[in-house]
Amino acid sequence: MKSFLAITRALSDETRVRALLALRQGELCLCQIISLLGMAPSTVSKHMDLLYQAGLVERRKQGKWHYFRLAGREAPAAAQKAIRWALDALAKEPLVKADTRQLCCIRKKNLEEVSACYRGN
Amino acid sequence: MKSFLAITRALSDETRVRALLALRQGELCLCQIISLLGMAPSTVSKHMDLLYQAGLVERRKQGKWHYFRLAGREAPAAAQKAIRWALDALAKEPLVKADTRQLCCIRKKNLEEVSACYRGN
DNA sequence: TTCTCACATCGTCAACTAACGAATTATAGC
DNA sequence: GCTATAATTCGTTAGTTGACGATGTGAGAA
Repeated sequence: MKSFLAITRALSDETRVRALLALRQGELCLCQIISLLGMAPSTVSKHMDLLYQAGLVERRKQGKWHYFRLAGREAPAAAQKAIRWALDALAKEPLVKADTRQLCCIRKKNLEEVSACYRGN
Repeated sequence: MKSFLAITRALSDETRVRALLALRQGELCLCQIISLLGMAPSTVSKHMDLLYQAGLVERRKQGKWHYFRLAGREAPAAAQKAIRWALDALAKEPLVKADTRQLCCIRKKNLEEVSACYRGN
């Protein structure tokens, strides 16, 4: 029950859902997600931690960059099903599609360039 | 997105999840759900309304009794999938199984008897 | 070692939520 | 109509959540 509620709670916020869906085309660095959402780094970091605690995303540290990706086959079945359900239910959502377009631009830049944007430089 | 968040939000509370799962063996009167959960009628009524607004349950009025059941085939696909996911993920949950046992007793009583219990008579 | 920068953690505040009891509405029975 | 009762609505309160900026941490660069 606890893990189920962690998942539903994680999915009950629009910002977190957008972040989760943003990962459907592959791994992203936190700075890319920050750039996409246009929110304070501390806020996005906390959201990603909640998704991680719920088992919906996996994380990987490489130097100073922190990467996130959707939970894979080794994740609990409930989490995998939740991801598939969310992807299926929201694929056609305008906001999600807009995010996908914006991500195309973000992916083309290098990470220093991306993080420089919200640092104010 | 709005309807998706309504569903995840509805499922992000243990009380509502218990109420939803309680319906998996068929329709229940609100007073039976109140009796199961042991909460104030106004509280349970609000929870059921939230589940209803999310499209997860359907309601039916018969005289002074209000019945609830799981959303059926005419409900949005996202809601149906959410219900199946929740049922699947939580069928073995101890709390849910305990509720199922208690419901057997509750179903045997007539509704006046059930509601008299939490009315204090 | 020291600096820089990506990210996490902490403290704070406003907004939201779940719980309750009291008051209200609606329906059955007299 | 009047009473009893099932359920809803309203108001209050305590606890939770999401947002931010400030501060702390850890890794690469100088």
